[in-house]
Amino acid sequence: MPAAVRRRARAEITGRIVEVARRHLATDGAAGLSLRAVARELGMVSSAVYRYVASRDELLTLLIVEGYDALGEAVEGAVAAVPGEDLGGRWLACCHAVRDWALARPHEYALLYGSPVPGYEAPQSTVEPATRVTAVLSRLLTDAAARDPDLAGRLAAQAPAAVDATAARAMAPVRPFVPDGVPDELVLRGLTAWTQLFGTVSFELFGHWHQVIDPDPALRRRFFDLSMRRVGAWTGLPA
Amino acid sequence: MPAAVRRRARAEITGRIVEVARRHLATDGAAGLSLRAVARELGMVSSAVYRYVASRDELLTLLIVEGYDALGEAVEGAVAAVPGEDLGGRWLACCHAVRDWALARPHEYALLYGSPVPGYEAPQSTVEPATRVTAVLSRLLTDAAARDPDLAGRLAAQAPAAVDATAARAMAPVRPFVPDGVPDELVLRGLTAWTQLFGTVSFELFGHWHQVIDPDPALRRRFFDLSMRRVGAWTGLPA
DNA sequence: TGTACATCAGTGAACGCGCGTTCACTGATGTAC
DNA sequence: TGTACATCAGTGAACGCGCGTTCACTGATGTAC
Repeated sequence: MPAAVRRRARAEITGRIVEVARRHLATDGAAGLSLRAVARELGMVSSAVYRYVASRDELLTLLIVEGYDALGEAVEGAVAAVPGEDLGGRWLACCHAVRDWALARPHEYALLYGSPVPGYEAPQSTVEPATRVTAVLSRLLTDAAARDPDLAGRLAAQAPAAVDATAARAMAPVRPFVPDGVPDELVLRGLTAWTQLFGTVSFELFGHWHQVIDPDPALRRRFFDLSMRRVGAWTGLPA
Repeated sequence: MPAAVRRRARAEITGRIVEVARRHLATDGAAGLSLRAVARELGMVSSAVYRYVASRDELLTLLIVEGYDALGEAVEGAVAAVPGEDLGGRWLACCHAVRDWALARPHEYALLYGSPVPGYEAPQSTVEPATRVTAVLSRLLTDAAARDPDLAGRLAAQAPAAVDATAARAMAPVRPFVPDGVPDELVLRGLTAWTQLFGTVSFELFGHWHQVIDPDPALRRRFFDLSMRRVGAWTGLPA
């Protein structure tokens, strides 16, 4: 079936386009991504790219999807390498996987978690890959709740303000992604941990540790590690 | 002295340029900011702008400085309106001031705390205004430490991992900005609170609450408020 | 108070560049009978 | 197995656009004597 050959060639060239675009993203950022420049590097005439990609925005979408998938894969792999019962270890593995990936591909990270690209509206197809990382966190919360049924109660007792009905309503959209066995208190802590993780990585990548944290890579890593250990403990993931 | 008149006229037109640029930023983002478009809107020919601003990058710098100053002012004002002894209240006022400002000027917030602008290197002049917000936080920590000399000890006792010498070394650059009376433990918690605050605001602004937190403004605010209350308590700021 | 000179804001044209997207086309590769 | 037709990748030219920055210039406004 020679049609399959064509399909494969098509997929391969599309892949090459995305790969070159990814490299350009790494040097010029999303705003500087240009179909013409990608075409040039591939030795094609610029209009030829339109056989594979409908528009610049669609190329951006492909990059975003690829980015979420790559990050998701990195995180899943790192977490899977830790014994399932070591919840704190799984959390830390997740954190470092996110950070390592972000440091290795800063512009791609910025595309996913930085400022929205002006004029670009993320289509539906980017939503599902984005949930891959959060699914890892959801599993952690689920396991923590299952292992210690009283965990949420103890955490809530320590907290100064309870998760009331209004707050629960605010978190309603995310509930379908978390099993019923996970109480609201844990969902809130999970969301806090999630924002803390990405907030810390973003601060480091976007230059806000300037005159705050020593630029030495080992020290940066150490600070990050300590922060995330504390967030993990606060979230109820036993170290 | 007519030279002063000229100086004033100069300052006024420079101000108008920055103001128009700020508005353009609000619709097109930093990458779309164009000297020519600004000139057009002011009824000048594009080259005339160069009498006031040396380059596009310098205009960006002016915008960044203006942004940090405006945010700093908003935060300082909000915090000053709360009685000094109400540490938790001051923290919450600070948080809401940051969020309200960011919601009102999303592109400016993105310029300050989002992805770095590719090819743009922030000059020294942007560093000092950026510290204005953090100074507020530093004062909060200082007051908390002064009021309760044992606070850091108690917090450290709860924590699973202490701030050891390595971690302290990582935080060394920020130490000059915080009085000696504030122990490392509190500095770490302050940094955590800081990243949590901006991480949460960024997630909301950059679209990561999609399918997570209800889009209703009142519910969003409620969730933010609850999160920040908990962060404040965790940081040792009495509610 | 008047005059010669210096400073400065703003003009208009130009340089050289890159971009996204469309369109009619060529020629190779597949498909149906 | 051979032929007529359809599909598809890639070409090259063009449209229409905007950008940052430079430069020689005009004319008004200030300054020094």
